[in-house]
Amino acid sequence: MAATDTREQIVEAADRLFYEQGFDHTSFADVAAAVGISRGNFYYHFKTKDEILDAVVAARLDRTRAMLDVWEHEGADPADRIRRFVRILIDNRAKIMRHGCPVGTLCNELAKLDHAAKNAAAAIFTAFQNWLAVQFAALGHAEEADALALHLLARTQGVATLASAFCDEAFIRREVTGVEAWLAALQGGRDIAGH
Amino acid sequence: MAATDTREQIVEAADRLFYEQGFDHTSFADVAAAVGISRGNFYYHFKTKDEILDAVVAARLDRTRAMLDVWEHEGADPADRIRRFVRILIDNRAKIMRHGCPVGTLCNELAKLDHAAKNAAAAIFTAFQNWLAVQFAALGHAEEADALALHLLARTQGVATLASAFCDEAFIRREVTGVEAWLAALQGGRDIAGH
DNA sequence: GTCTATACCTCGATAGAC
DNA sequence: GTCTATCGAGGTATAGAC
Repeated sequence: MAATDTREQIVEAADRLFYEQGFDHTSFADVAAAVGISRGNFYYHFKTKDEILDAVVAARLDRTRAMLDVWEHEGADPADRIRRFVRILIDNRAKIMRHGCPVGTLCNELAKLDHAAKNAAAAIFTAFQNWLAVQFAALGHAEEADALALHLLARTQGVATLASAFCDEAFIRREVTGVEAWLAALQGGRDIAGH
Repeated sequence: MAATDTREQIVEAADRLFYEQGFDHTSFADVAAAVGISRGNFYYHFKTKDEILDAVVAARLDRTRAMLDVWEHEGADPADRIRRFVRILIDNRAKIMRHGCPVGTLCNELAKLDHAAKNAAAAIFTAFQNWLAVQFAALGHAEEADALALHLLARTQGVATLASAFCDEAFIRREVTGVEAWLAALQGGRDIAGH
């Protein structure tokens, strides 16, 4: 098998397992078993576990940027684009209820481990924030665009955390409806108390 | 030393270390070193690591209930009591920026570990939710009290997650101000789009 | 490029002296 | 009630055959 193929399979399996089980709790044996290679073969592709983490984080960032690009082109208008972001919560509800948000939970774990890759993981949040800020600016909220983007990110993160703790799908739908109403009010230019 | 004293010290140290480093990543050696006892002595007080986790979760639940009781008596009115809850974010901002919310991050980790104590940890959220629901009901929102309580919990969780990812104190203060404005609008009975 | 074998460490947990 | 000594399992990482 070509080296790049195996490497990609390792990153793909590690990505999934880090999400489902956490980074620290996932061993080389777990990833090797998922890919179907031996542990020894691992070290031909990655010298340390941290290198795999770096590759996983980079892959997630790439995927995020690609997704945002699609939304940028397919979204009818800024409000529609923001709604696409919010609806990740519903589209991915099953996984979110089981494992939380891939970005949020990874940042949480890396913070506890005091891990060097923490900022790289947080950069995925930044990609979302910058993209959302562009949309909010286009909606006519240029000067508070960054704050609005971060606010929306926080709301979706909170939903993911509690949805995971309680496995409550109705809660997810209720909160998404609430965010959409908030967005509509923001778009309409009405006064939004505390965002 | 009396057995209860040592046991309490173990729970206290484990509580702190589980928060700072995570449950899975914290070893018996870490806790033993923090308490100043040998690893072997551990097993006189706790037979397994899961037993320590159970004790830590129970201690956190007790502490939460005691805190809510104090707020219940010291708070001038329901709105003031809710504000006390929200202000945990500011009072504990330093720790939150380093390690996130103790409840949210523990629930996240236990979900990934598929751990039996996950529901016990989520019960701490439920204690907050029930207490907040009482306050919202007293504000005249009886029929949506549970949803409002969960919504507020989610917002604070989201703030904790992003504050930890970015170590952004200004963001915490901004969001707390936003929640307080939302609360004031709710209290005034105005229409609140999507909560 | 992939394998087996293995070194070395830390983990949770146990046994038994004091 | 606390200690030291130790076990077996599983972790990361390495060496070397194929």
